[in-house]
Amino acid sequence: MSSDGFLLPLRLFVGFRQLIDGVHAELAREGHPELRPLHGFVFQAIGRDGTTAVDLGKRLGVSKQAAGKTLDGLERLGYVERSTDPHDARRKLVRLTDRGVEVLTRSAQIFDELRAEWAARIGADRLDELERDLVTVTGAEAFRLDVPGWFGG
Amino acid sequence: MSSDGFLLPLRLFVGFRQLIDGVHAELAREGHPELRPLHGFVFQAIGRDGTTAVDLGKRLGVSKQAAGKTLDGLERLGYVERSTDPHDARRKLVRLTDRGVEVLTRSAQIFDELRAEWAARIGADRLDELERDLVTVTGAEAFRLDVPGWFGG
DNA sequence: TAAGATGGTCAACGTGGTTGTCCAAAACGT
DNA sequence: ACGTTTTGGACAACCACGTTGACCATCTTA
Repeated sequence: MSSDGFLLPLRLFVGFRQLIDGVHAELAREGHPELRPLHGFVFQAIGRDGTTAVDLGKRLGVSKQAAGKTLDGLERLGYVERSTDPHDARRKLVRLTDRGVEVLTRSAQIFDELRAEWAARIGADRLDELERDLVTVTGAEAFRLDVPGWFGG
Repeated sequence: MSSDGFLLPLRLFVGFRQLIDGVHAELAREGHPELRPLHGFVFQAIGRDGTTAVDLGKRLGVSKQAAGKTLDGLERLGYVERSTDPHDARRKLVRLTDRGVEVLTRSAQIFDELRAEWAARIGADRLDELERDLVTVTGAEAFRLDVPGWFGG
């Protein structure tokens, strides 16, 4: 029956990867070749309001240390900046720089474009259905950022 | 306008991850707690006929060294064994052990079961459609094993 | 005020991937 | 046949990311 059970996860992943690669190929073309798939999710988790390393770790399902390290990299690349919280000397607020916000904005646009391409290929209604079915099946589950460690380590 | 473009990749990934986690949770219960998501794909790439490190690397889209390292780990865990090729003293044939074949077999069964659960939830026809649409959109693309490096590194 | 919780950083370690280098064995070409 | 590639494997160095454990400064709370 139906099809081989191996196919489903494979196809889901290939779809995921193509979208992510599509966005990063375009971002690279627009002057952000250093960004990795990982970073896009970090940007989104930081959001326009900013966060702290601990909070970021919680949102992404990794340790505060791991979140801190990723932030270090992003800071070095100029996408993020840290400042001390005037109300709490322990906290360091993390904010996207203008460059960071730009990436966030462009990513959203490019994802929308890619989605539109998919819609053009299989039909907008089918794509909506696909997405809806996926939500039905997977439920409300948060995205975990520990992909490298999860998959391999 | 339909939905947020961010949702699509997220949902695809969550679906992928749930299936993979489902399989590995069950495998862990059945005596294979050391296996990582990565390994499942390696098992499948090795197949019942076996391969070599170089060939495995090609199939999975990683360097022969990376493939070799992964094989080292699997060998240490007793899922794989190497033997010299009688016709070519350079080659080392890699084969699944009985334990390895067992995992491969069970994985396929569990994937089928999980797929059946999905079918029960959204309908078998919808799931078939979903899979078909995914194939239409993503085309015939091979799975790359370099997920850790791809995502994060 | 003393005790506890919280935010951040450093260090050590493990896994995975990459490139570069080397060697032995097979394949090839003249 | 013999010298020259090519090929399979292994080793080393290096980078990215994840984890846990420890430590300190600061805020909270009893």
